[in-house]
Amino acid sequence: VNDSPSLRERKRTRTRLMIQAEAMRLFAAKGYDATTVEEIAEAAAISPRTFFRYFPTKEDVVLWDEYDPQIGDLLAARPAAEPPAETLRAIIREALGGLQERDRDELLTRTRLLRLVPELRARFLELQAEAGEMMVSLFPDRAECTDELELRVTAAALNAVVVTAIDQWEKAGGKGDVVDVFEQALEALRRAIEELQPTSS
Amino acid sequence: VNDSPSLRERKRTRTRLMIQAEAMRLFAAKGYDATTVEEIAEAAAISPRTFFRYFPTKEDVVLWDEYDPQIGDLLAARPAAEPPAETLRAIIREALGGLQERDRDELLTRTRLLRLVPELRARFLELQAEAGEMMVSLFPDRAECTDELELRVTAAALNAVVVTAIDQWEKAGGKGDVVDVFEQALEALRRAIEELQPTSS
Amino acid sequence: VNDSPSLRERKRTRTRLMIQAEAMRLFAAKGYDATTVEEIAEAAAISPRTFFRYFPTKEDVVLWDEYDPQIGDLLAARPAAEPPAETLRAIIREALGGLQERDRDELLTRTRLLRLVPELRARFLELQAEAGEMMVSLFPDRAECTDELELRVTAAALNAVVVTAIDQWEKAGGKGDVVDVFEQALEALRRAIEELQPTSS
Amino acid sequence: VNDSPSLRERKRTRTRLMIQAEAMRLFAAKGYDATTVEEIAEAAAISPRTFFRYFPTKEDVVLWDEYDPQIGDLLAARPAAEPPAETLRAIIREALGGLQERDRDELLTRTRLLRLVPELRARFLELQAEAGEMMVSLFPDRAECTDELELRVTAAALNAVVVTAIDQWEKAGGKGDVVDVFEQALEALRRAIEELQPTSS
DNA sequence: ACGGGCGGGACTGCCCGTTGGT
DNA sequence: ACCAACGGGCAGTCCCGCCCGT
Repeated sequence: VNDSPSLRERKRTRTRLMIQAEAMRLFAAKGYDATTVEEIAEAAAISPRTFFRYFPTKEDVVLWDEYDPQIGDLLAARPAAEPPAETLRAIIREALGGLQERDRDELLTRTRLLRLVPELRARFLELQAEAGEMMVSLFPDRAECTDELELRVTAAALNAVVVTAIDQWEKAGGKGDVVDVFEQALEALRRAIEELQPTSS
Repeated sequence: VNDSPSLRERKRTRTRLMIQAEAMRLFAAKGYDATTVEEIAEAAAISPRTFFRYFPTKEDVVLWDEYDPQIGDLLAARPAAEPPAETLRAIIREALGGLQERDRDELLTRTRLLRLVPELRARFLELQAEAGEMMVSLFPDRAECTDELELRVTAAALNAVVVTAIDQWEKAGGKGDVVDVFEQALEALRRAIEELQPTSS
Repeated sequence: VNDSPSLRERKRTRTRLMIQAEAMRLFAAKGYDATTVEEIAEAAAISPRTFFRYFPTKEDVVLWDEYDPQIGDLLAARPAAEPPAETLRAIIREALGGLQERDRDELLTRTRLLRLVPELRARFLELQAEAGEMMVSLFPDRAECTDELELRVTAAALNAVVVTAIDQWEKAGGKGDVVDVFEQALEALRRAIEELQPTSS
Repeated sequence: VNDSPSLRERKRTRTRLMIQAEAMRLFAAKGYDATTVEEIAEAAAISPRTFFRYFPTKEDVVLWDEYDPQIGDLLAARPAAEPPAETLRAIIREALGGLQERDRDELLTRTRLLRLVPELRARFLELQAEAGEMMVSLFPDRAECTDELELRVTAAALNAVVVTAIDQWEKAGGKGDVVDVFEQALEALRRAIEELQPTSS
């Protein structure tokens, strides 16, 4: 809504990025668990206390993304008449594409950590689910709100598709376009679901 | 191989159940975060050190389920010719139904914690994903292995469906049959997915 | 460089001394092993966590000495032309004398612990050796650096002499002057060494 | 005294050697601190509890030497008329030479650990000192017991010489004969000591 | 805002005493 | 009689919260 990020805000973001960069460097060098917050703070030339002012937890250094807050805007930009599944797909495509274009290597490194460090994976899955919840909560404002269950399950499933796609993409070395992998995964899911016998119960 | 759980093993399981019961009682009374491991240990009349011998982390007290290891057996019991999605659906139905029958209230309490305490939710989502991975890794032994991506995305999506179903069921007060909610959610997802325009790319 | 120990530093030192005093009291009363860090912390009215901020290990409570850092100054105060062995002897005499004058009883108590508790004795010997290393590393800046081996072996041997002297002094009840015992021990060593047949090999 | 090491004893020694070998392999691979007793036990196919039946502490795996108990015999083999310093020198030469001949690489590896891991170094220095004490306590049985102080300080100083010699030898890559380095160090010490001005006090 | 001090809770590793199974 | 498995205790580390002074 307010797109002039007050000077203060910009400076905060720069510091955050700096801390994040130092942290990722250390994680890559020594591993996530073996790197203490104190070391990150020292590398970033701040006090440990200040670290926690910028990131609520150590995990968030890996999870935080400068462009995350923009998904709200993406949602607002979609036509209201569109069926929710389509809207979600479009948003995911844009968000994913943006991530990939901005810094492919960075994305790969982060994804690697998210796949291999259990605590990070756990928080990541939860963050994704939360993002889904948030989008669901924004939908009712739109015209034809289908029933809540359908909305939720769709968001959850599409989330699962993105995560699967990113994982596969990263495991294959990050070659090709993530968005393509996402679409393939979605298509594969459609096939699998259609095969299901109609519910008897 | 040895299905007579060797006296020792049985005793361990009993202790584990006892600790879990005491812990859940305290969590219900004072909340998860406000309950320390030391208190749980005291309530269970063991030393804090011993607590960690039975549960690697405090979170696992909530997550652990006596019947979890049985899903492998469920998978083995399905016909090999069945399409994976159908197999997964069947296994989920059985596991979910079992949970619900054994102790409905216990399930409700746990689900409540899993929904409301972020760290538990995170770990829960990861556990589910892991279980999915495990099942995926068991499939290739079966006859017609469709491509890996389809398998993975199906498992992930069905996982998302269960989680959504359980959440909705719990939010509605746990009335009715979870398995039914699951089937409704699955049906809703099928509808939403079918609506999607065929991938253009 | 900055010899005004910045208010902050002074307060830290006072706290450290207070903790040390409480700890020594408890050690004297119940023995070293039978005293837990938790008890020390309670006696000092701090949290166990804070204890470890002031002393990296429980052992260090006994080992740490307020005046340790000064040995560097003592070394700097010696004439550069002096042979190393003489310099070391002089420094040891001053340090030892200082210890003894400041608080004879305290020194006796600590020495007793250092002799009787194996883990403390081990760490003590290592600390002494480290101090020797440190002084060796400062010598090369001086004029005629004799070969490294001679420097090291001299430092190590003089260290051994101090330790022996302190032990004997303490075992004899701490009567008399430690520095005298040190000189006697040194003299005794000189006699013993001179008796050795010249190396044939 | 009893030189037929009962069958049982021999078996114990073999097990000990096996455990030690596995441990050293792991230490070399992952570092001393990063290797847990549990891992060692697993590698040696024993229970953690059994590990402690063979070695009182984790440190002792590195410190223990199959031939350590023999120094008593070495002492007994020396002529009683010999001055103590000479006796000690001879014993050290033999013990050191034996170590070096039996397995040079093993000695190097262990020495490296003893130099670099502080807790090991500490315990090592203490063990050496203890060995010295033991020898001192055996001397009085001999003819002309010079005064105790001289005996102790000599043992302590010669200990310091061995440790210094081994360190230097290892730092130089273990080339040449340790015993030679020991003799050089001893000679260097003699020179340094003789230079000292006669005690004035 | 930042830094620093302090507290507290989760968790691990070493080590020991005991007990039950073989 | 041995030995594994179990339970317990203590030291020590890390994350992260709060409060204070600047």
